[in-house]
Amino acid sequence: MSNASSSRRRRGSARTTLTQVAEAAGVSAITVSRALNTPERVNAETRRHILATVERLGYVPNLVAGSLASASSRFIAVIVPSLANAVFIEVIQGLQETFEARGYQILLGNTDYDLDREAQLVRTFLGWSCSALVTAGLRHSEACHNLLNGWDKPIMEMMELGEALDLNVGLDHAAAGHCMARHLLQRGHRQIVYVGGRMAKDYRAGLRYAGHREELAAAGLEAPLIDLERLGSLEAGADALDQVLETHPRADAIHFANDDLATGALLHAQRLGLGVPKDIAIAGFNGLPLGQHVTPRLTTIRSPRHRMGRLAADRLLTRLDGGSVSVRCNVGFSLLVGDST
Amino acid sequence: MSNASSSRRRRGSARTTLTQVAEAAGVSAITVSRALNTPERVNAETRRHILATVERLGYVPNLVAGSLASASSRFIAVIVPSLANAVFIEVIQGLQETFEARGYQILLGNTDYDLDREAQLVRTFLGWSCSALVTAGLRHSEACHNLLNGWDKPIMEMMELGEALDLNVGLDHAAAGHCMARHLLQRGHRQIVYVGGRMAKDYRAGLRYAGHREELAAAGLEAPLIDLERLGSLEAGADALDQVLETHPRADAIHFANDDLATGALLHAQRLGLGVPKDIAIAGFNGLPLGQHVTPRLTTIRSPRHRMGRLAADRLLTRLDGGSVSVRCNVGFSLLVGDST
DNA sequence: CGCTGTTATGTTAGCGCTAACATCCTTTTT
DNA sequence: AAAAAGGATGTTAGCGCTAACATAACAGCG
Repeated sequence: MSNASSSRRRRGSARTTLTQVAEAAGVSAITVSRALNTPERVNAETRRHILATVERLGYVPNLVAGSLASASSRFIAVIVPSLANAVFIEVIQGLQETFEARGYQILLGNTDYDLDREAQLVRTFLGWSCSALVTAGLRHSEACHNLLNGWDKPIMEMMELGEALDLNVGLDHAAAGHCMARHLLQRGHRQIVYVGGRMAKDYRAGLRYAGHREELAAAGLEAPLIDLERLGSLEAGADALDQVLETHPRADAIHFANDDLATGALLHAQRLGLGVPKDIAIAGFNGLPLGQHVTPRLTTIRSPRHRMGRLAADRLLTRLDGGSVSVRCNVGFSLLVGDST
Repeated sequence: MSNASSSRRRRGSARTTLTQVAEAAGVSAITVSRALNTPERVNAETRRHILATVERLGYVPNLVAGSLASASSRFIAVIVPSLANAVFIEVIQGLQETFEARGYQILLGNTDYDLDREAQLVRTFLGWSCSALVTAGLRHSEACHNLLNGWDKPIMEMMELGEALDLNVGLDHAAAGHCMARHLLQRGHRQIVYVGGRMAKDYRAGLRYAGHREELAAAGLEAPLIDLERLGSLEAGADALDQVLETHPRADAIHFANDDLATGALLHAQRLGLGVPKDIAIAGFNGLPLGQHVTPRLTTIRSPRHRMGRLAADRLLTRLDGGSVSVRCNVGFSLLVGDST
């Protein structure tokens, strides 16, 4: 039950070891090891006998020892900037499903959008002899680069596309920004404000804004920007709407960096009695279910988050199995036209 | 002859080891180990010199080897039933913040509400010599019980209260069910339908239903139950509303097992032009931000999820530091009266 | 002056497992 | 029939680190 037992054994735990199983089964340690890890290399009868002994003694393999001896753990390091964002959760789920089915364990790290923390996490994860590393984004600190460059295992950079260290699965954020801006222009909006949150850190929102701005520039329009101090949340979105109404009273559309902000603004507009899109159009990014359940339905861009996770995991597994995969994979996105624009 | 590195490297990686750092610094391996792990036990000057050498050689400690030698990793196993539910994400965040600040790494497992998968995960995590284990819920498979009973490290069971293996932080779900039912009765509702999702698996929803039913029984009322095949989602909530309207046309209130379902129903009622709470009252459970941003605001019960995570982590850390903590901790809940009832 | 206590460092012996090589059969090939 | 190939199991030697004990040097003390 609790950690009460304070025996004075010199080292080691009371747990059954592989050697004890071997003795009990009347075989050598390596045979037990093989029966558990590469069963096809052991005679069927011997195997059955060993597994029965394992069961009888309640043996739980010491994975730490195994990893040390084989110089590789079945860990996959996964580093994301935030857990508060449903987007990363879905990517993680995609990764997890695929990896767990193949016996890999995910080691999750959260950088809170801080590149130094990322380097720190990478350091720790390398120390665990992970089989591969997955991280969100292509931007890293110099320390992080140094650590990763000297590493000999697969690295997957996700979410965006570009010059990667190794493998890369993601989508083109600038193109997504272009796409939504074009849509808003087509709908006749001309005073379009872009609203993001902590964009110095969430630089992918910045990439989308760059696309948005180019599109507006091509139409001879300004692209005012509001950069909130908070990341996405319904509350921040509601506040942002107030701010836009005050600072850009002639705005006819708001292009939000994510669906949380957009939906928060949309629900707040409802409370204020503002017509959406009649008085002001609202657009988001991500394609979260929430946006599709409010009235009017949110116009947004859907990214295949879950699929991105699965794809990334599949490619890493292929690589780990010795296969070769193409370096870059564009998962694309789709414009989801709702009634809010 | 030092044929050590001349022949093909038999084992091991190209990475710098602690012994190499020790040689380069002109001290013994254990001194380097101490300089890194218990710096106060090493002379300040020696320490500085060693750390400089570590830096110069780009040494990254092999945590696997350290864990094997010390028979304990700085891993905390965390097992939750789902990542799709914001509730668990927030609990995890609370745990993570607290543990990471103290140098522990979370090892996350997802059971998908399957007790056999839980046992499987526990097995794996024990194999990693975790320092402690956190799991959601008090119900486990027999295999899981056996594994945990023979374990000598702290165990924390979260979310609900009751007979625990070791430590327990949570809230009283039956009381929460009572509380909301009482509120609905006070508001004059009499035909109250309870709607949950996969309640055989999400048995805490069942505990709340039991409280709900008792409260209604005390008022001489029936407590019809609808158990959906899906867990919480906005879409499932919308469908559930349709189902209630069809099968219980005289219902005047719906008590949902979670906010996702409740909000989905609420938004759907809006689309259908139904008045909430005039035509039908809607109540949820969790107190997610979403419910507080829709109109009418959702009546729900708020659980201190983030705090639950922090509290659990704090208690485990106290335990790990050799301190003693009380076994049970009730974090409570609060009724959040909105405009939907 | 020896005694004890303290601080700083070193020596030894594993932790529990698996890679690599070795051995001993049985089967297949030539 | 001898040689080669393959299958099953064993022996040896670590993986890289740290617990436990050992040593040394020095301060404080009666």
